[in-house]
This record gives sequence, C-alpha cells and structure tokens, in this order.
Amino acid sequence: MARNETRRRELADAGLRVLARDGARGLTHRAVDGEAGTPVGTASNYFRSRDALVRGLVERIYERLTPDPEVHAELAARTPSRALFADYVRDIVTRLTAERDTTIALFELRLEAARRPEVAEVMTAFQRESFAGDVAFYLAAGLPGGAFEVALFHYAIDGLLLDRLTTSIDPDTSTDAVVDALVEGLLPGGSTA
Amino acid sequence: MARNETRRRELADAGLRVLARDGARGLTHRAVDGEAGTPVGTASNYFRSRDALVRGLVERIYERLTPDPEVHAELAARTPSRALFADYVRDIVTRLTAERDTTIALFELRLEAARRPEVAEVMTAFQRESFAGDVAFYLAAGLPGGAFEVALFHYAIDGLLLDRLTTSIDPDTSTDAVVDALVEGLLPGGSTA
DNA sequence: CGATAATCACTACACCCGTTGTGATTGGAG
DNA sequence: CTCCAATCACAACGGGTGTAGTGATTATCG
Repeated sequence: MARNETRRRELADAGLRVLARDGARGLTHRAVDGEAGTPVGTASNYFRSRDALVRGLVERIYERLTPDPEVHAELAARTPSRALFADYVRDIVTRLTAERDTTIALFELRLEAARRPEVAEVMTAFQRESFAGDVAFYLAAGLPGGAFEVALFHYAIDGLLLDRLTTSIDPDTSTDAVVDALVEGLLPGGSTA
Repeated sequence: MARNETRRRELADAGLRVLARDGARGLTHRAVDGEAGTPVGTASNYFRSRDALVRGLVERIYERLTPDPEVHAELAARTPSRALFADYVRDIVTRLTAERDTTIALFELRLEAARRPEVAEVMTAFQRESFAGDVAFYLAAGLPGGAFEVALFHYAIDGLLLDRLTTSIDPDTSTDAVVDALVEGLLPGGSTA
C-alpha cells in the first residue's frame, strides 16, 4: 500500500488552520483530526509525535508558499523596472494577506523556531531560499543595491502583514498605499517628495 | 490584608519569561509558580483562570514597555532634527532587543489578540497609545508628514525585531545599519544615494 | 488589642493530551 | 489468485492542566 501523500497534505492543511485559529496551545492530534474530519488517531498515525506534527506543518508551509512559477515567469518577462518590483511586492502581500491562516501559522512557527532548534533548521532553510529568490528577482530587475535592500523590504513587509492580520494600528490606511510608500522610500533612487 | 501588588508583578514577570521561553503552550499556572519560585497554587490564586493570567501579562507588558519618561524628556529637550528621530528609533530598537523575553512575549500576545477579542482590546489600547506617542514625538521633531510615515516605521521595526529575535535572514548585518537605512529611506526628504 | 478580611499554601478532582499498541482493512506484487 | 506490507480505526494509559475549595496565617483598622 502506497504512502498516502494526499491525506498527509490534507492533515497538514487542517493542522495549519488549527494553528492559526487556536494557536500553538490548541494544536493537538485530536484537534487536527477534528478539523480534517478524519477519525481520531489518524493525525497521530501520520505524525507520530507532536514534534513530527510541527515539522510536518513547516514542510507544508514550505510547499504552499513557494511562489507560483507562472506568476514569477510572467513578471520576469516584463521589462525590469521600479514599477515591476512594486508589482512583485504587491503580489506577495496580496497573496499572504489572502492566505490569512497560512500566514498567521507562519508567524506562530517563527516564534516556535526561536525555541526549538529543529524547527529553526527547517524554517531557516525556507526563509533563506525565499530570500534568495527575492534577491535574484531584485537584481534581475536591474535595481541598485542588493541583499541589504531586499532585507529591508522583508522586515517592512513582515511587520505590515503582522499589523494587518492582528490588531492594526492603522486599519484605515490602504495596504497598497503602504506598499507603494515602502517601494518609494526603500528603493534607492526614489523621489524624495 | 492589602492586595499584594508587588507579588502580582513578580508573577506576571515570571509569566512573561515562561511565555517567551516555552510559548503559549507552556504557559500554565504551575509553570509560572515554578519560574517565580512561589509555592504551587500562588499564580492560580492571583490569576483565577488562564484567561485572567493572559490578561495580567498584557497589562504587565503595558506597564513595562511604556517609554521611560526620563529618556523621553531628554530627547525632547534636544533640537528637533532628522538625527534626533534616528536616535529615538534606535533607542526603541535597542531597548526591545535587550528585553528579548518581553518582546517575544509581546509577539505571542499579538497573535493571541488575533484570536481572543478580550486580549485584542487591551492590546489595541496599548498599541494605539504607543503609536500616538510616537506620532507626537515625530511631529514635535518638526519632521514632514505624520501618522502615515510613523506607521511605516512601526511596520519595519516590528519586522526587524522579529527577524532579530527569531531565525534571521541576514544575521550578519548590523541592526543599527538597518535602522539608519530605514530612517534614510522612510523619512521624507532623505538623500537618495 | 481584638475583629476582620484578604492572602497564602496546599489539596482534590475532572478533564484533556501525547503516546503506544493492536487487530481489521486494503491495495498491489508475484 | 494469494500473500504481504502498510494504512487505518480504535482503545488504553500515564501524565499534566485548569479550576475550585479549605483551613491557617497575617496585616490592617476600628
């Protein structure tokens, strides 16, 4: 009997929903079964321990958040420019805001990584890869600077997402306007209004 | 017998340490007692339920993170300028980085606020107040713009702190350099290198 | 100084969780 | 078709957790 990867994914997705909705405290084997609609014990069969469950969730996030190659290709085909990069950033923000559960779960796992080295390991790999991709795109767009500038964007966007997904200090401001302002300010060579 | 506020604070501080070290999952009455060195049952006496405990932690954070009036006054006495604001931001980042436990606990509570309205209430009050203070300082420094620009800083700095306190994408870059670049870019009227 | 009320240490209970084990079921290889 | 190995559903247990309750202690006030 083949390893049932589909069901494993479903369970992991259910786990991410639970993690987003109920927090680390609510993430239990039984809760995952409840969310996935599987009989009690199923999650426990697929992820033999709670650590294994968390690791499974990180790997699933890794799978879900790697950028869509189509969108990526489409963007890469366009003429490199400042506006192109703005679109790139906006796409990321839109996607992560839409996938609220995944993004909140991601924040939970980042905090978990601060405590558990094994989680940190998978997490670091994911972040580094994602970061490297962003830098590559940035350079391909012919923009000045490099890793340092992209890191600035990462910080700002993480903070923006956290604000948007939790208690916001400025809920009335359009998210796009914020992204535009960030691109304007953090990209070298911007207007200085 | 008077309400023992000192002990209540000690318990809350212990709770914040536990929350930072073990996460929401590890935050239990008994763990708080263990951390505080008080007999089992003490935390449960002071915070009658787990919800009450969490609320107590938020209130304690509120207490601990309100800016030091001395430092604030000292800064306010200086000539308003771009460099002054940079120092202001740097002070905040330094303080929050040093108080690692508190800051991580704060992130935990922000995620918790996304789930529990009662936590969100206290959290919103705290953030709004802190934000208003920053805006006031920003305006007093005679800098162009206002709430919108300060919000940008908030996002960027939250993201920076999260990066610094968990798995960093760019651990070798100096935090001060990042802050400088943010001030340079996000403050209207900066150089455009 | 005595009354009073809250703190404090400690106990007890019901509940839930992680983990492990055990047959029944299932689908593919020989 | 037959056998085999992995999946699956389910049960059980040891441990930890939230919560409430109970006297003893102690500080404060009339």
